[in-house]
Amino acid sequence: MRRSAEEKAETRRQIVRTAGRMIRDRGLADTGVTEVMAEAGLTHGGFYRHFESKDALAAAAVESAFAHMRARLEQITAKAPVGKKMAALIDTYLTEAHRDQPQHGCVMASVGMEAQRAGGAVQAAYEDGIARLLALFAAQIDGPTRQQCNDRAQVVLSIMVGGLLLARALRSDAAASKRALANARKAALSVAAG
Amino acid sequence: MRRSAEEKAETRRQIVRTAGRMIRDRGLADTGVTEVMAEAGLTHGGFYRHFESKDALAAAAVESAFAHMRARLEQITAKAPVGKKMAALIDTYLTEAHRDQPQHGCVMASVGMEAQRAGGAVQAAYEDGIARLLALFAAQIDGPTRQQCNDRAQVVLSIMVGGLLLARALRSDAAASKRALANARKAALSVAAG
DNA sequence: ACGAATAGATGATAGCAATCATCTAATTCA
DNA sequence: TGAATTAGATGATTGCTATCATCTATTCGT
Repeated sequence: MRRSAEEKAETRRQIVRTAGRMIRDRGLADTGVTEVMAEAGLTHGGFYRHFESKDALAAAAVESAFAHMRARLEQITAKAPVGKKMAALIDTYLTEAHRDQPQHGCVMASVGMEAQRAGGAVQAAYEDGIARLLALFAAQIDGPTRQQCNDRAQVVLSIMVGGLLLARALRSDAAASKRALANARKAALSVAAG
Repeated sequence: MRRSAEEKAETRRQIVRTAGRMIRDRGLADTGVTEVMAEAGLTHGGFYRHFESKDALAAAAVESAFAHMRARLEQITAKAPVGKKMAALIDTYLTEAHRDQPQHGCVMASVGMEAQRAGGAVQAAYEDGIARLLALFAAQIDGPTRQQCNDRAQVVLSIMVGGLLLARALRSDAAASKRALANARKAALSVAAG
């Protein structure tokens, strides 16, 4: 059943979106092509009309997930009052919702090392996504020098990712997990403020 | 070829150690039973004389890797002068060596989310390992209240893990990667000092 | 020393995942 | 309108992995 070019593009986007969700939820290795297609409402057969390999899909999914996140974060900063933009980013990232729904969250926190190990296009998309994320952060941080801003952005991102990972690991102790988020928020804010 | 009880235990330890290394290097899903056994100098056949499943091995490997790390860190604190113990821990963790050799490093930074998703015994071993790590850190941190120490330990661990992950992601930009480590060291130290 | 027990090897099985050949129905364009 | 094109479905195929049955050589208990 042939579809128009527009429909095909939409189908492809749908596959990528679905893959992005599943990969963040279950990991790269445990997400099969067949399952992604099924979840996207298709069968596995047409897959290779859209992607040349599972790896190509994974790379597209990582890229798309990062792009999605950037778009959301940029919206947040746009809405936040001057001087509280970085705080808004931090408070958006370090939430219970983000902790509990990795499938809609940060790629670095859900498949960081897996993406790294994958090599090739997946690793490239991952590293590019992080570089852009750092740039986005640095643009919202005040500091005497550009280097200073970059350094602080690195630390803020480290605290965010580490804090989220820790909060996820401590989920069986609800109180400790909540504190991990709150502590990370506070620490990140303090670093961002200088 | 039957072996003595002591030999069997040693073989088991060897398998666990090997699995720990491979899992941190290649991830949980991409580490096969056959490969682990081969790397340990055995064939895949005898595996189920030692472990009831791949999962059981993975859990033992995670547990052992954490135990190993704790032992190393405790040695470090024992050697470091009073007042610089936490600094010694931080400086040991956030090194280029640790960044470049995940197979001998922190489980949380190499297979964090994978261990989490694995569920069952693997997840349990992972969460237990982190709880003990936090306790070890908290014991080296001064603070007005116990809660304060725990909170700071959480933040320090978050910065460590996040910083290491970031340094690994930035490895294609050697300077940026080095700065990620240095920035994280500084931030962690500042938090630990209060 | 001898028989029961067993560590580890060999080889088989079953299931799953990626990839691809082929088919079909619908669409685009001449 | 009709022929060429192609999105997506069906159905292999190939290769890998976890798991297990069986075999054998050794060692421990008696």
